Amino acid sequence: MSFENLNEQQLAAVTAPPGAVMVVAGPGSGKTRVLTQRIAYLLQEQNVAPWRIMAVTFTNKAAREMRERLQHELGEDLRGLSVGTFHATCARLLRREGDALAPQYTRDFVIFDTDDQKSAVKQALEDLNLDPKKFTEGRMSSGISAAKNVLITPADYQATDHVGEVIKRVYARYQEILQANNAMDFDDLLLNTVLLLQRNPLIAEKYRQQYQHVLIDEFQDTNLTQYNLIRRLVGEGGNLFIVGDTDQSIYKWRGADIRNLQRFQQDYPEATTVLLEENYRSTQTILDAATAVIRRNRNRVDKSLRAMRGHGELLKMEEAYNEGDEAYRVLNELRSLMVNGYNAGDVAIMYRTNAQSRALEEAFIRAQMPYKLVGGLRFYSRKEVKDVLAYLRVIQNPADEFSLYRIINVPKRGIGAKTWEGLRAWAQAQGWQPTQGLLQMAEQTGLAVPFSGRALAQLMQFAHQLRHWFALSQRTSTTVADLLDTILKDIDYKNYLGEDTDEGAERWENVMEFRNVAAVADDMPLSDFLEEVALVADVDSLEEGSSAVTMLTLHASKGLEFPVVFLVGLEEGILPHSRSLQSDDPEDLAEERRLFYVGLTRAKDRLFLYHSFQRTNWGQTNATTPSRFLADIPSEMVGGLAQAGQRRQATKQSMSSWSSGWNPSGGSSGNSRPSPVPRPQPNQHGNRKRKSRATPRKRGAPKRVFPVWRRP
DNA sequence: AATGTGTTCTTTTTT
DNA sequence: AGAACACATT
Repeated sequence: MSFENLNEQQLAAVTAPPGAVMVVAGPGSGKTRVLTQRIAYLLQEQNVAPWRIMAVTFTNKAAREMRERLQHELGEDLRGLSVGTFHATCARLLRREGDALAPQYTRDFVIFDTDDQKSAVKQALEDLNLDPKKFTEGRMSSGISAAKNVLITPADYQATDHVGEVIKRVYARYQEILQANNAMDFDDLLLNTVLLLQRNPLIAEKYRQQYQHVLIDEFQDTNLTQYNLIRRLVGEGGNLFIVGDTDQSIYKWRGADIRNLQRFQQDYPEATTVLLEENYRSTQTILDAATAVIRRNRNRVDKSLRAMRGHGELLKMEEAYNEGDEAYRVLNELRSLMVNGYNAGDVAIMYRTNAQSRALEEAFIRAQMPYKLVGGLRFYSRKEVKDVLAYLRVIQNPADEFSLYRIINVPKRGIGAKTWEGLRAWAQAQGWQPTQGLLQMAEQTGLAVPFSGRALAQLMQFAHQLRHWFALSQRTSTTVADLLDTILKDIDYKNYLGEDTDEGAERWENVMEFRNVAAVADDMPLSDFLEEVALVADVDSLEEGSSAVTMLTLHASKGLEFPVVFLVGLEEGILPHSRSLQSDDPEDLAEERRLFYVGLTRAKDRLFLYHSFQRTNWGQTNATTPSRFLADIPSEMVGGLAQAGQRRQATKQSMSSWSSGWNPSGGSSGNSRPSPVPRPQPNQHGNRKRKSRATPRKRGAPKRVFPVWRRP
């Protein structure tokens, strides 16, 4: 591998001497390349063995790409090279050291997703006889998560007020429930890894010895627990290579702590620092606009981003009438871009909240324009997929009561709430978990059980099925897909979904997609498969080179780039989000600005900025104010205004065929900009027309990104 | 136990 | 506006 194509700064980072290295990397400065080349440099020039390197990326996609690139460029055996997200890395370590997890956990533990988490918190509230109205699941969950992010266990939790006291108790009970189910939530993966290393100095020493080089991407978005983990793995004089950009820190709400940077500087005062300021992604115009926006933040170190490309085109800024019109304008702009040689795959539409995708999707479906949606209703959180997944999870981990509860009456077996409670109580009295109880019923013919009649017969049948699946899964020749096929056939799931309805057919399609994912992971043990499924992020499945527009949140856009970017919904209350405006912490508003900055800097060539005059939220239509951030973009970088009138004229014809657009009667002077036009009042009856949607949103729009997991 | 009706909350952002 | 949930009815 040659390092000739690197600029001076990049080369300095890649070939930095051992010890601690901090790379401050502005957007588009080639930080992923630097990270990859650094690993290549270690492997090739420093003769470091692959298994001595651990790299932590922000997404699985980034990890996959990094590994592929290394494989491609080096052609070496990379076995043992650890590349993955914090969560995946921790999960792997925890399983490897499964014995040290006892007695709370076995290495077969499952990962609880957000839905499971919710159920568990509710269970905890119920167990503690707390009023779920007063102490909401959401508040409890975020309190628990916040504690885990700063390495606080229930025992360490210091409550300062009433709510804190309750959170402490719920947290404690919640952990008991998770442990009883042999389950960890996302935060636990990190927390438990730290605890494991803390409690087992020998294991900690083993890994510290093994991983001589640790590299961390997106360091600005690590939390305290993650920093602690890094410290345990790296130690005082170790080799730690971090890459980050404080201007792109957008995960404070998830516990990311910018002070980790100060901690790093304190812990590694001798660290080499490299600044990457040359930008290879965007035009100077885009960069200048972004810089003007981010400069308004206080307490930041200014960077001068130099574009290595020309000035490019001006930004375009437009006001739409409402979200439907906004989507319509995006579509029109998109069409003209495509006429001018752009591919739909070059284009991304970004927004602050997932809910905003809806208006866009409707317009795109109506226009029959393909798109792929990142996030939103996640594939793995669809009912049918969750059902099937729950079957596998029970087989993997019989302790998982939540999954058993989910499937015991799906498809309908006539096992209702009463029978379920009966089973639980009876099993508990025998010292079993419910699944164990069922298996015992299937095995011991004369077992005395408190059921009779229909309930007994149904339970028995289900118990025998379970036993059969367990036996099947024990055989090494059984693949996950085999197991899945057997289960689907045994429960006649296709029939349950209803083949003859559109909805049923679509759901079944999703199940089959899921089966495909399982089939790809052919020789993978069930536990690994379930882990992969639990840890895939929405962006992970984003394929390049497809000919569909990508729709995604600003958060999900981090680390990505597109030739053309549309930013929509740039209004007060959306971006910046109303929550940040209500907050008394000015950092929240600063983070919203950074989020906008991230969005702006995703664009390579063209940038389109939209806001709407009015917007409908929660069924309420309100007038809006353009985002304060828009005013920070110098007007000489914006060229959209002058062309707006002209463009609208061209689009007016097709508007009449667009049934659910805004009613043109509201603004008969369609040639002018919307602003001077007499604006219909929000409550005017003309607006009510929107009630009848031309195309009701079809469940599960067809172009959703499908998270196909691929082996590295 | 399954189905129907009314009420309440939701929307920040995600591994 | 829609989903999720609690409660009531078949």
